Amino acid sequence: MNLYSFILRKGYTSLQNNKLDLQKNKSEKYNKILNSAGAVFAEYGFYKATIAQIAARAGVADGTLYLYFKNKDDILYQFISFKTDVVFKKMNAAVEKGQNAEDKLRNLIRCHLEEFQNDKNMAIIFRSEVRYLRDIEPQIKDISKMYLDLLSDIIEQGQTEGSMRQDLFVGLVKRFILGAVEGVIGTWVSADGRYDLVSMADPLVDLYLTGVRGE
Amino acid sequence: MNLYSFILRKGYTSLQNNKLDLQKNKSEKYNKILNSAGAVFAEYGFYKATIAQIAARAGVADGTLYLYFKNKDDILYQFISFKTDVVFKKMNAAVEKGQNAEDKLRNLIRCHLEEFQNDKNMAIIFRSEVRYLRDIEPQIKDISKMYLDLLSDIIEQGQTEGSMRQDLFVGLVKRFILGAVEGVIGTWVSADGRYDLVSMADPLVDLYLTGVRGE
DNA sequence: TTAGATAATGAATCTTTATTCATTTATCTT
DNA sequence: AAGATAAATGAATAAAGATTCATTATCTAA
Repeated sequence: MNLYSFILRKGYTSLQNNKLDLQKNKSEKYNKILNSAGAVFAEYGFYKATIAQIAARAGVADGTLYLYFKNKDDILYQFISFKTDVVFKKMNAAVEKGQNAEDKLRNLIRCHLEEFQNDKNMAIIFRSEVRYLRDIEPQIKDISKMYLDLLSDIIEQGQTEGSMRQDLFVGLVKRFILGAVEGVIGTWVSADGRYDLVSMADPLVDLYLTGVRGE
Repeated sequence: MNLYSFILRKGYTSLQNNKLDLQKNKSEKYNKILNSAGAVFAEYGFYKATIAQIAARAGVADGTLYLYFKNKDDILYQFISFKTDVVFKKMNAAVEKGQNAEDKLRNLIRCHLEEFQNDKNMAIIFRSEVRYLRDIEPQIKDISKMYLDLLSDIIEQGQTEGSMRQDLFVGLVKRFILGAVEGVIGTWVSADGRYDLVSMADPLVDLYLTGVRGE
């Protein structure tokens, strides 16, 4: 055993993370494993997925996974962390492009649907495995939480502008909005992604804004 | 080995189910196990929950579970089937009590929130384990599906009455409504059920009906 | 070109748990 | 109350699969 693998194997987390961070840029093997894991987790669920499946799909040996990840949990953790970062950056950018609250909301929802449509594995895993992830890694950057914060800002801006009602219970409204998008995404996933998810964005925002009631 | 346990053990499904149906009335042991399973599944998730934990909590031996259930999967299946039946009956009754579409929608949402508030374990399990359940038992009576059908009827009635817009995309609206309730329930669960969920019903329905936009 | 370092392999190990079933205990029947 | 019948027990089994690590392959720099 050499020093490097010693560091990798024993719990020297910070060193290990440094190493892995470097590898995120360098090693396409890291990425290959992560993608394979995404596919396998999405298809079988985290628990039914096996290391052997992930390794086979990535075209590496079982043991190789342990050079890049601490353990099975860590693979899920890295996957979700990475996706969360990417998606959340895009969502922020989308919101910033909007002028008023309605624009911002529309951009956010569209971006959300786009990103999930473009990465069905991620959509499935976010839907199904977040609970487990929070169990193993409570301080995970939680995309729902960040999302809800974005929504708070938008709603408050809307109220200031006068484009949204003053009597809204913001805490409820934001969950209402997030819940509805997630529901729509969940349905799309169940339908195996067979229709265009992004085209739901405008009708959905329309529902948020004006509701179901006739004029 | 006697005939009874022979029947129970080998895959004579229909006989077994008959037996179990009888026992649902007779045996409080069956119910005790099911409740314990609910608590343990809710706390640890289906996979991390062990037979030993469930048995201990029910105050019986591990082997006893196999007199009442085919296997671990079957426990989850029975739990969800039973709860689905109960809840869905109540939801139907609630809807029928309403006169017009708005009343019906309000009753449905209130009933939904009440039932889940009164049974947090069920709320957690429905949220987290339905995917797995569909994997193992695809023909499960799916509460979401039934719920969505209820909503379809309500929305169509609303359109007929003129209390709901004609231009609604019903397929979207119903997922929108269900998604939003589920989101609100999920938040309540995450907050460990510390506030009153049912009081969300009216504000929520108000959002469905009139949306977020100012007048 | 090759010695030393790094990376990858995959068979063997180790742990965890669901499930079984021989045995014991409780319940019923006459 | 004895003899069945049914129910319950929990230690032993067996399978699955995550993780390890001795071995092999690949790379790098002089």
